[in-house]
Amino acid sequence: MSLPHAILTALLEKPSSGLELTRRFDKSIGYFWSATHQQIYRELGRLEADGLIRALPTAQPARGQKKSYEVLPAGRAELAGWTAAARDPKPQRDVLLLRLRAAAVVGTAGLEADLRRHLELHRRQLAEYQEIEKRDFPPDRDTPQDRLRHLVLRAGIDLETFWTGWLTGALAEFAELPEEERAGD
Amino acid sequence: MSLPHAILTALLEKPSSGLELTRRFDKSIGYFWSATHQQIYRELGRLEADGLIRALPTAQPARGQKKSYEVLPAGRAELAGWTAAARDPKPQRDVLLLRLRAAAVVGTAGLEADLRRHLELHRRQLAEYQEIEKRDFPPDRDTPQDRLRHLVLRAGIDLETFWTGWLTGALAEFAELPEEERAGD
DNA sequence: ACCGGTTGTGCAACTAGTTGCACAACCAGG
DNA sequence: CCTGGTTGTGCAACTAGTTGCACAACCGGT
Repeated sequence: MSLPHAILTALLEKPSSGLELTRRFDKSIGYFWSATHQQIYRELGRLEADGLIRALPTAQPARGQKKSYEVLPAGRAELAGWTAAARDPKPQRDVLLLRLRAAAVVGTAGLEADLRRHLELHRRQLAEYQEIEKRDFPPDRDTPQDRLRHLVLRAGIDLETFWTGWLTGALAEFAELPEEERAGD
Repeated sequence: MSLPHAILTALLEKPSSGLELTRRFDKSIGYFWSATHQQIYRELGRLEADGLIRALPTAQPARGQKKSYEVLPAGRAELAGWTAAARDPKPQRDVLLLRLRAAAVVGTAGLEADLRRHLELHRRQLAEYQEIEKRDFPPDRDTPQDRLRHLVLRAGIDLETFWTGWLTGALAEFAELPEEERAGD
């Protein structure tokens, strides 16, 4: 039940249409909660039906026309409640680690190349985050909102840093494995 | 499509019954791929129907009786193929970061306590991993399988280390926020 | 005026994981 | 012996996210 709250957060930051939300999910919000435009439209419909948001009256709601939404007080209350509610961390689930464990049994053939690819992807993502940090969080601007958002970005940066480091180490380990192991047994 | 492959890996390491698998998922495997017993039984049924595993002939298959499975050659081949196949990292999705972002808009009331709780949980998990590392990976034992499994455990340890560090920093940041901000707006 | 790409919105079907419950066998204690 | 907890297996319904497709409007060039 997180997507509706991600949308509420985004709409509170700035009222938007479905497509605008989609774009924003592809950027900042999607960095820790991705969603496709189909999900977003469906959820907008539900949120409107539930009375948590409403279409801005200025736009005419014809098909193929932009329709912007804003959050109603009930929506803000719902979001505040959701944010404050205690919630257990979701159980860990990482395919790459699972594949590595499988590789310990069936051999590492083919896996190494994909590890390299992942390393490259994480490097790129890390660079992008660092770019954003430099642009959006200069040392002087320092409102509470900024500090909280910066904290979120730092998590992204640190996680990508972790993955690039770990993948580098994993590849080094692979390089030292005996040949027959790498081919699979 | 990862659960069946997690099960294949586990069964290759050691043929097991549904309940034994469940226990192993609660321990080592569950550290990066958790599953309930219901999921596991369902998946065992499918894997057997697909001819990737079979019930060990020694056990009689009565209800309430242990029924152990072993991996067939087709299963091993499937797993090897799956392990080697390139696969994009799944899009990031973290509720806690989303809540923090929401808190930047609706206020941090209530969130801080849960952050503390998460910190405690991650500390515990980290300690548990470090215990496992000390027990299962002494410096001398050093087969290729060990090294790969150790790599997986290192990822777990480093991730928990990251979270404890990040949460500590986040809580420090919270402590510095002005009072009216923390109450919510 | 017509055509093809882009913008914007949306439905429907599918997949994977979660939750709730059921039920047989076995084992210990009254 | 029978009762109540534990072990072991499993079905069914639900939830959330993904994939594939459709279709209207608008905009540029020909």
